[in-house]
Amino acid sequence: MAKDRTQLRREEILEAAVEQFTARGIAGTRAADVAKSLGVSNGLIFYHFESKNQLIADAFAFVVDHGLQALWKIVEDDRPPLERMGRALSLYGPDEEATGWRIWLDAWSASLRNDSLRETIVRLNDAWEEAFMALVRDGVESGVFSLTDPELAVTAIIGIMDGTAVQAVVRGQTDRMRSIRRAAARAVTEVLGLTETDKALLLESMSQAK
Amino acid sequence: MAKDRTQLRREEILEAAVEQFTARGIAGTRAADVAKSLGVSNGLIFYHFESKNQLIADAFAFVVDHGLQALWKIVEDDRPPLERMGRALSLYGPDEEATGWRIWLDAWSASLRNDSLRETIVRLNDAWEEAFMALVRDGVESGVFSLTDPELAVTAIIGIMDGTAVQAVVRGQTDRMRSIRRAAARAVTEVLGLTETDKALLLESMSQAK
DNA sequence: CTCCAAACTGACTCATGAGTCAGTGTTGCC
DNA sequence: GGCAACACTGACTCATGAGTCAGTTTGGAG
Repeated sequence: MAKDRTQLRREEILEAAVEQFTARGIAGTRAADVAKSLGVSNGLIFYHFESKNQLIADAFAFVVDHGLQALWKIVEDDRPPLERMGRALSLYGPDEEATGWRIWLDAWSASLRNDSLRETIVRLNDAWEEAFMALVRDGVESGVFSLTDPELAVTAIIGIMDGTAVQAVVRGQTDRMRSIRRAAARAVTEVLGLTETDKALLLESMSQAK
Repeated sequence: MAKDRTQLRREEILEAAVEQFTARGIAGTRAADVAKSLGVSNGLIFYHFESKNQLIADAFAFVVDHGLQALWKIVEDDRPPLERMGRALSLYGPDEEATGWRIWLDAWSASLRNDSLRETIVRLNDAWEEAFMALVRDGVESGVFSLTDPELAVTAIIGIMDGTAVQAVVRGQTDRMRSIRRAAARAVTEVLGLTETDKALLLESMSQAK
C-alpha cells in the first residue's frame, strides 16, 4: 500500500503546518505561510484541506499519531520499568526551550473553538494516561515503585508535567524556572515512592536529551 | 481618593472585556463586542486604551489584582492552616464548569505574543507560589502537614491544580473528568502528608463552593 | 450662565487573510 | 499519442475587525 501522490502531499503540508504553528502560533499562521514554506501556491492548501480549521485539526491529529507511536515503543519495550518511566517522562516533559509545548498551549486554547481538535487532544490525553498507568502498574508489580493508588499517582504525574510545561512556556529559561523544573522532577520521584538510589537513576534518565 | 470618571469608565470596560473574553475567547472578542456589551461606541474603547493588545493586558492585570486580593485575605486569615489551605485550593482550582479557567488557557497562549500579558501571568504565578509556600510552612510548623521539602510540595500542588484545570477545560464535564478531579484532590492531600482525618477534612472543604 | 477640556460618537479607512476559481501543467491509462 | 482526471497556480473577491478622526455632548470651574 504505497502512499499515493495526494497522500504524500497532504503529509508534506501537515508537517509544514505544524512547523509554522510552532514558530508563529496557530492564530498567527496564515495559510499562505504554510504554502510559502513549501514553495507551493496558496490555493493548493485549500485544494487539499477544506478549511484552515480542518488543516489545524488534521495537523494535530498527525503529530499526535506520531507522538503516540513513539510513546508505545517506549512503553512496550522490555527494559526495566524505571528506565521506561524515565524515557516516557522525558518524551512527555518540556525540554529546555519548551518549544514542543508552545503548540499545546495554543492547541488547548484553540480546542475551545474547534471540536475536532478537542477530540484529538482528549484522545492524546487518554493515551498518555493509559501509558503512564501501564508503566506505574509494571513498576509496582516488580516492586520498584512503592505506592498505593496508581490512578492517583498517574493524575499527579501528568498534572505535575503539564503544570511544569505551562510554567516553562510562560516563564522561559529563567533561574526560577530551572528550580521549578528540578522540584517537579523530584516531586515525580516522590509520587512513585522510589528508593534514594532509584530516585537518582530516574532523575538522571529524565535529564538526558531524547 | 475617589476614583474619577475616567478611572471608573476604564474599569467598566475592563470588566466587560473580561466577560467577553470568557464568553468568546480572547481572539474571538472584537473591540466592538466589548463596546456593545456596555452600550457605548466602538471608538470609546480606543479612547481609553491604546490598542486591543493593551486592553487585553490591562484586563488580565485587573482580574489578577482582584484575585490576589482574595487570595491574601485567605492566607493572612487566622484560621488554622488546614482550613486556609482548603480555601486557597478551592479558590485556585477549577470549579465544575471550569469557566474561570478557560480564560487562562487563552491567556497562556496569548502571552506568547503579548509581553505585557506574559509579565502579568508570571506575577500571578509568583504570587500563588508565595501564598502556597506560606501556607505550607505554616502547616508544617504547626505539625498538621508532614513533608520534608516545601518547595517540592508547592511545585507539585500547583502543577496538579494547573494540570487538572487543563483537563477540566478540554474534557468538560465527563465521568472521566470527575474521577480525575477526585484523584487530583487526593493527590494533594497525599503531598501534604496529612493524617486520614485531616485528609477527609481538606477534601470536604475543597469540595465546597466558594 | 459661559466656556473649555475631557468624554464620547459613529462613520470611515485600511490592512489582512481565508477561501474561490478559471485556467495551466502533469500523469498514467487505453 | 491522445485524453481524462487529477494536481496545481496565482490573481482575485470579500468579509472582517482594528484603529482613526472630525465632529458632538457633557460636566463642572469660574
